[in-house]
Amino acid sequence: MGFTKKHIFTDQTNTIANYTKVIGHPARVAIIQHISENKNCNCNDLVKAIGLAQPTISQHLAEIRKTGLLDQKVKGKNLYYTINKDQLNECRRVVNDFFVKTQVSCSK
Amino acid sequence: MGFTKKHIFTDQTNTIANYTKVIGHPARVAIIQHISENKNCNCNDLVKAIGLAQPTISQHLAEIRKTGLLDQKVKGKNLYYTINKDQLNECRRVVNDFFVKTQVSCSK
DNA sequence: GTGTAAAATTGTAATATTGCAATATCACGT
DNA sequence: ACGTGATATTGCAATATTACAATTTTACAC
Repeated sequence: MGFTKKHIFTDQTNTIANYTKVIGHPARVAIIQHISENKNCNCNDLVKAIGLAQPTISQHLAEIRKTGLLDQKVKGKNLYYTINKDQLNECRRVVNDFFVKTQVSCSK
Repeated sequence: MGFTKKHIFTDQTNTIANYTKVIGHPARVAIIQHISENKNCNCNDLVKAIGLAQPTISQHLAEIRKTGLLDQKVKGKNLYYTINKDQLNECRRVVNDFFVKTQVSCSK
């Protein structure tokens, strides 16, 4: 097959998997960290800092954007990225909930 | 290409990505939750509960096992899975650290 | 030994992901 | 308008992932 059978899982389960999947690649972890540590960080900065080609970084940025974790601000020909703190918090909440529920139920 | 260039990232970054990648598939989320909620849960139970074929469940179990999140106990021809609480806690710590650091640094 | 049940492994097809070169787009400065 | 710099998009090759049928392995019961 090759594709994930998302329809057999609950929305909650798919939501957890969607969030963690985005963080499930080192390039995306590094991108999120670099953006959070550097105000006024654009695509070119990420290319230099991380060491992947520009189209590759751009592609990973698109993946992260899909989950709402990124805001962007246009300034001339530059595009500056920042982390959407609300969405990051929501993401953290969802993932943490998964851990808490799992820990609680396996300690009964 | 198709493969991830892990060597250009730090161990810390790869560790975060490795843990989140395992949780980045709904079947594995469901498997972890089902095992934690049901003592004495074997492969067959998971097949029935989740609705994927036995080899597929077995494959996902192997992925989860790789990260040390599973313990197994043989009883006759049955193989019962439980969550390794220490490793689950370590996983939670690593992922939570990522969120905390990101939140702190993007609030400066 | 024979039969049976549970789970892993093997093999395979379909799809997804990763990464990059080439190109396109867009906004600015001149 | 023209060149330039920044980023997105397209197209493509290589690899990884997902899923399952068929088979094998293992351990029990008889």
